[in-house]
Amino acid sequence: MLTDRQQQLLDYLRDYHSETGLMPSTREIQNHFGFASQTAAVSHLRALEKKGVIQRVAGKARALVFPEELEREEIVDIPIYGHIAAGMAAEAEQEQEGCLSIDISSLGIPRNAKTFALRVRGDSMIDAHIVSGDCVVLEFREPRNGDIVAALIDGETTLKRFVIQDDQPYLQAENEMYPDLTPARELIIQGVMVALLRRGEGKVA
Amino acid sequence: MLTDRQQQLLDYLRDYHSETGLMPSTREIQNHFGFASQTAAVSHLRALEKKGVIQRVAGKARALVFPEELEREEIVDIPIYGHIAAGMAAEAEQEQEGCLSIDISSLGIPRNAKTFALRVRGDSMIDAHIVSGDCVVLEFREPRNGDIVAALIDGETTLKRFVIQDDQPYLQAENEMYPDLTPARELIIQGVMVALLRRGEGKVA
DNA sequence: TTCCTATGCTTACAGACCGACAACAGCAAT
DNA sequence: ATTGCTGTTGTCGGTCTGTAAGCATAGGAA
Repeated sequence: MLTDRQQQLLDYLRDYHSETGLMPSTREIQNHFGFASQTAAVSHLRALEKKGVIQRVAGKARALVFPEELEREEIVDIPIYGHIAAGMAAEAEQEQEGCLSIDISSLGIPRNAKTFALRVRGDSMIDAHIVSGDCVVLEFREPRNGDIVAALIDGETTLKRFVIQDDQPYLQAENEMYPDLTPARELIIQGVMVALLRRGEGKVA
Repeated sequence: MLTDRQQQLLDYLRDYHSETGLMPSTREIQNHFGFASQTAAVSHLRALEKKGVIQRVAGKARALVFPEELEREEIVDIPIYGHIAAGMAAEAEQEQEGCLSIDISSLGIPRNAKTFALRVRGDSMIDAHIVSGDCVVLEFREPRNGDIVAALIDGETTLKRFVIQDDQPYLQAENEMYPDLTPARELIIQGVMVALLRRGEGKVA
């Protein structure tokens, strides 16, 4: 669909944009390709626009947009803390393992929700179909009865179902092999599960 | 952290950017807020930059960037077809239910991989911990033994494990209640599972 | 063959767009 | 009393897009 030269132009636009966050001006394109005029750059941009891979806004500087980016929903960046979220409650930012960026409508949360993610270790939630290695997205809010929550117990975070019975909250593992946990003193809930991301696929056992 | 006025500025930048894909010039900011000069806009931008919520590039037009966007990994847009992917094999784009946008490193796939997503219906893969309602991301490529695949059978797409035994491929459900499927004629594999997204959380049964 | 269109360039110029700076000022909080 | 916030007037000079006019090559259609 695109000619070689046009592909080179497009690659340059993408590189420039991902490095600087901006789009190049026609003269910057000119210099990069060694054109003697910016008109050459303009005509290429026109060609790219006609083929639909970029959009231009007349009269405005650096006014190039990739159509995908325009149509895209708003993206949120969710920090991934390790398995251990201890200290989280103290609002101290601890080591981030990385970041998960995803559009809000796929996640189904409001844009202003405070969220973070944890990587699951162990099989205590296996009956809720959450397996070791899964990445769980949690929202920082009050838990409701039956929510799956990340709770801080003995300095370590675990994922359990939050159940209230007779006005008494306790934590329930979704695995027959694990006992229920009734809080000794107080129960610190770090977040409520709102989504799960599994990367790869459970390979054959 | 931000003053009211600065928040208004920032909101305007976000709105403008999400609508047009561009950033406003200082004079556009001026007009929007009714300033008598663009210097007012500039000084606000400087304040926002000092507080770290935007970055500016000196001397370039419309050269404002949100830091989150710069740090963000590359995002891919994955079309979500319905439960039924029939016709997919024919390369005909059928109704899209929506789009899943996520960064490539969280997904763990190469940027040029051809991917699509399907919403899972039924419980035939329950033992692989894939439940009804899950959104499965698939890559269009040749399956390997043990991969979980979307396959076209009788005009409907199902998710099964792809197994080769004695040079004979067949499809295996991950649920004791379902039988294995040996292809009557040929087996059309539409994609290989590379990730899974579960929205919400399996509420208490 | 001939016409026509798409590609890929050049030179030259107009004119608006745009960021930067200098200098100043009222107001609030520390 | 100084700093930060929120503005004003005015100007300078480079940036940036747009347009006009032209040239060469290649491929498809008439």
